[in-house]
Amino acid sequence: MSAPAASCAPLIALLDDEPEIRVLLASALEEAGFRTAAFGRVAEFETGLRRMTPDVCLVDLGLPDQDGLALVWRLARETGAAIIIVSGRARVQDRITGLELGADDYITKPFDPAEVVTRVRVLLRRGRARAGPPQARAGFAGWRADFDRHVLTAPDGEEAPLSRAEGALLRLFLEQPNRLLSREQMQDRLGGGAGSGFDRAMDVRISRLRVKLREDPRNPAFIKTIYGAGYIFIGDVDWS
Amino acid sequence: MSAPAASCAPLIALLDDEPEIRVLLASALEEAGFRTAAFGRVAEFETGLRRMTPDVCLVDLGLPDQDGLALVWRLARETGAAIIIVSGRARVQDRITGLELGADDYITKPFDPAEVVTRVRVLLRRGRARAGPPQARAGFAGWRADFDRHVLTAPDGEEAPLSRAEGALLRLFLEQPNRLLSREQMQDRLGGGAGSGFDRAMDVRISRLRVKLREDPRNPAFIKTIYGAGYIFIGDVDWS
DNA sequence: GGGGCGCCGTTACAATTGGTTACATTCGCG
DNA sequence: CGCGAATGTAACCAATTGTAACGGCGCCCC
Repeated sequence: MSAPAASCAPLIALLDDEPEIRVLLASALEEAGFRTAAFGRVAEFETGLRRMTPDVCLVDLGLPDQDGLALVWRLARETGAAIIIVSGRARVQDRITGLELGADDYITKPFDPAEVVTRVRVLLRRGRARAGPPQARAGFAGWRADFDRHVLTAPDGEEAPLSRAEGALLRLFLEQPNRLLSREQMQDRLGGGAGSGFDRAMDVRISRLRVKLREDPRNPAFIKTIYGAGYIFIGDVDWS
Repeated sequence: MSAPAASCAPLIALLDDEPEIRVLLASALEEAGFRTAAFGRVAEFETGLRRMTPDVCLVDLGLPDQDGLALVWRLARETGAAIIIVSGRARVQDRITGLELGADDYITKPFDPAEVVTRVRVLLRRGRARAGPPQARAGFAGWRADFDRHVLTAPDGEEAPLSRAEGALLRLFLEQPNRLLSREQMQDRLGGGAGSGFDRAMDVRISRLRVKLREDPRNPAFIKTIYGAGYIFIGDVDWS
C-alpha cells in the first residue's frame, strides 16, 4: 500500500456521476490540502489511472456505465491505492460486499464532507507510517541491488553494473512490487523527459533490465508483461 | 502497524461495559476464526494489554470508569494495533474526533456483528499487505494457479504461462466454483472491452483456457457449458 | 581537439496477444 | 430426423510487445 506520491500532497481520485458531489468532495479535499482528480465515468476514471497514481480512490457505486463493484475489485488487485466506496446503498449486505471485494472503507450517502476528509486522512496515516526513509539497497530472491554503487549482484555473487536508467527503473519496481505499473506511470516517475506520444523507450529499457536479471524471454520470472496494461514486478522485496 | 500476530489466528481485544455486547461481538469474531479477549473496564483492558499484543482493538466509548477517547489516543500512540471505535454516539463530530485521535474505523451502535467482522478483516488485510504479495494462488484437482506469476501448473508439474485474459478468466472461475456464470457477469467482472452487442469473445477465451487445462473437448472436466445460460467451473478449489 | 567508449533513445522487424469471423458441431424441440 | 439457435474452434488480423541494430550524445584520456 502507500503509493508514494509523486511530488507533494497526496492525490485523491474521485469517481461519481453527479457533478455536484464531485465538486463538493473535491473542494473539501482540496481545502484540506490534497490534490484531487475527479471523473464521472468508469471509462474515464480508468484512463486517468493509467497516467496517475492516486493514494486514495473515492468511488461511487451507483454508476451508469458499469458495475462499480467490479471496478472496486479491479482497483484492489491492480493498484496500491486505498479505496473508499461512497454509495447510496446503505444495507449491511452492500457494505460487507464492498469491503470484502477490497474496499478499505464504505461511506453511505448522505455524507458529511468533513468526515470523508477525515477518513481519507486515516487511510493515508496508515499508509504513510509504513513508508520508511529511502534506502539504498534491496534484496529479492537471492539478488541484491545497490543503488548507491549502481551494482546488481546475482545470487551466484556475480556483479553487474547498473546504468542510471536501469537503476531508476529497477528501483521503481522494487518500491512497488507486485503492482501493475502502466508505461505512463513509469515515465512519470522516472521523469523520463519529453517522451510524448509514441515512445518505445520503456520497452527497450525493460528489455535491457531483463537481460541483466537473466530473465527467460519466454517466461520472465520477475518483470511480467501485462498485455495492454503495463508491467509488474513479482517477488518479495526487502529493503535494508 | 500490523502487530505481529503471536502465532496463529489474529487476536482481537474487546472493550465494552455491556456484557451482552461483549458476548455478541466475541462470538461473532470467534466464529470467523479470530481469537478474542474481552474486557469490561479500561483498567482491566490495559492490564490485559501488558500480557498480550492484539492485532485489533474494538473499544466502546461510553465507558463508566474513564474517558474512552483518552484511551484511544494512548492506544494509537503506544500500540501497533488497529483501533475500531464502537460507539452509541453517532454525530459526525464524534466520529471525526475519534478518527483524528487515532482510530482506524468508527462504527455506530446499533451495529451488525457481520459488518464488524468484515471491518476487522479489512484492517488486518491492510496490515498484512505490507509483508508480501497478497495470496494469489489456488489449487484444484492437482492443478495450481499462481495469479501473480501468471503461471498454471499441471498435476505432472509442467508449467504453462497464463496470459492476462486467461488468468483473469480462470481466477473468476476459481473464486466462484460450482456456480453458474453468465456471459454478462463474466464480461462485467473482467471489465473487458466495451462488449459491444454481439460478441463471441468469451467463447473463444473459454476455448483457449480449456486447452491449457487439457480439457477433453467432448467432455470437459472443469469448465462445463450450460447451454443457453453460461459456464460453470466444477471442482474443489482451495486458496492458499 | 580527437578518438574510444558506454549510455540510451529511435527505428525496424519479428513474435505474441486477443478480438473477430467463418464454419463445423451440438443442443433443444418438436 | 429436421430445423434454428447456441456453442466450439481454427484461421485471420490489428494492436501490442520484444529486441537487435543503428546512431547521437556526453565523457574520459591522451
